[in-house]
Amino acid sequence: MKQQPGSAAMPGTLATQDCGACPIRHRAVCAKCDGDELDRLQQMKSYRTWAPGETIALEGDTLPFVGTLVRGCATLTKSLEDGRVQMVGMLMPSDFVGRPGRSAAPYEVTAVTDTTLCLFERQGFERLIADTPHVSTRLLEMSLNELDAARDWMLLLGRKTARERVATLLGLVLRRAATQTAPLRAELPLGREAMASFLGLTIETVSRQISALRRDGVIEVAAGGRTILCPDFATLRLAAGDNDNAEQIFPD
Amino acid sequence: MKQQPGSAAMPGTLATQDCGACPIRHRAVCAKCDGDELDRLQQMKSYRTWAPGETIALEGDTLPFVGTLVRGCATLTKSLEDGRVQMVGMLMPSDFVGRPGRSAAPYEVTAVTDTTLCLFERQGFERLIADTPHVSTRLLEMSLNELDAARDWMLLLGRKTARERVATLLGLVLRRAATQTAPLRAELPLGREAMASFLGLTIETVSRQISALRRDGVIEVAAGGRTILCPDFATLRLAAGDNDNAEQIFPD
DNA sequence: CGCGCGCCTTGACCTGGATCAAATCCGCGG
DNA sequence: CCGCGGATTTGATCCAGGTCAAGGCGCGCG
Repeated sequence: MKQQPGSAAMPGTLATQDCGACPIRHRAVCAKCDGDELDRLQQMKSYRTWAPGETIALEGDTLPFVGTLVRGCATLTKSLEDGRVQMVGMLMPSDFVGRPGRSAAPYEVTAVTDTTLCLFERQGFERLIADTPHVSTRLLEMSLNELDAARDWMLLLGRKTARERVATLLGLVLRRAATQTAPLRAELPLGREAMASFLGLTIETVSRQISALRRDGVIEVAAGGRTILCPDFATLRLAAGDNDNAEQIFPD
Repeated sequence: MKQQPGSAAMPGTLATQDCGACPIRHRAVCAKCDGDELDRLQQMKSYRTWAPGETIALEGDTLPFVGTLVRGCATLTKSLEDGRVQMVGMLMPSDFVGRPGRSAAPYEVTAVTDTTLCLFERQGFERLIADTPHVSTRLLEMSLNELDAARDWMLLLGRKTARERVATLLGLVLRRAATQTAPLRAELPLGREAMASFLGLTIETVSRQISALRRDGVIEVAAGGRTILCPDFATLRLAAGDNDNAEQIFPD
């Protein structure tokens, strides 16, 4: 868990970018904004970058900001006093961080890769959503997607076997990375520890199940264990035990 | 699982009531509405009642309405094809049912007790939230509360022991029913099966853990097993394994 | 008042995943 | 090219909670 300075870790690239050119412009909380609203957002925004492993917010912290994840990947985790940890969410580009109307974070937010947030000072943002329905409506939409995803995950945590859990997670990552071409392939952003934390399992069990899925020909694993590919997605889907309803774990 | 007619199960009492006199007026989605907005809601609303055990919506159903639970108690459940079931939420008075912007229910909704909903035709409601920020803001607030609750539950399902899970649930029910007086007392709305479904356990394990908590003097159980009381809430809290952060499972 | 039917509880046993403990692999700096 | 440290895999064993199987208990009904 190396803690590097971070703020300057990824200099320049995204500094005070024009919203119009933002790669997630049409998926983030600002998706429905018109020109004027976008201007207003652009006025108040600022960027900040965190290095892998760095803490973006501690459980119970008071956050002076909310924002959108622009680049990278971060995890949300909750823990029990004795050290047991459960990941309760994952942030990917366009996901929203923080909660208007409450300043204390109910979970810890940690950067997995180099991560850049587009930040808005809380008070200003709250005023903004009070009078621009385009933002609050989009935020409602995104929150409901996350709620659905959280509930899908509750089913996984409450009822799925270890094999099904691992297959479900791999399926999600693969679908995300999908390039439409048959042998699906993806580089895992999460290490075994983070996967175990997400799945309510231990590292050892995750590793064993990945090995089992490989033995059974459901997936292939490249050297290093971080890249997986899947010759037949339907087989993986079957191993995940899902009913045919589309999964919603990573909301759009 | 007796399926009674239901629609006429609770005649009169709540039929087309005046919103101003509604017992949950200040907690539901209409909490922030002013007089005009309330009139508009009152125009479009209608009541409907379900009997215990009746299905309000099936997983995947298209719901023509959204609404607020006015009276009773209902469960949200998701299931796997082979019959495994996980409860993913519970609806209590003032909770909102359904999702503006999407018509298919992602889970099954079932009445636990006699349950009355205050219904709004979907299209009309969507138009309403598009131009009354008071409703959409409140709905966002409620959704974020539910999201927090879902994430607390993920921690429970992923990492807590059977004893901790049962203690957590009992603590929630007791706190809800709290009359401030020391020996907390509550009648469980949920039977053992529903509890097991909520907690990601089996009926037998729930029963055994309740017995164990009683043996250990953490709780007392009245004849019939449906009423529990707790001489010392701090002890129960301890058995639940929570850190001191207030739990949010049943959002306000 | 006794009977039957849902629940709930309890007991005996089994197993999936946790725990404890090595190996092995890999990227990296020297 | 070598050695080191962190991540991953694999093996051996344990145990919490699931499964299967009887009982109890309370309640409504004939």
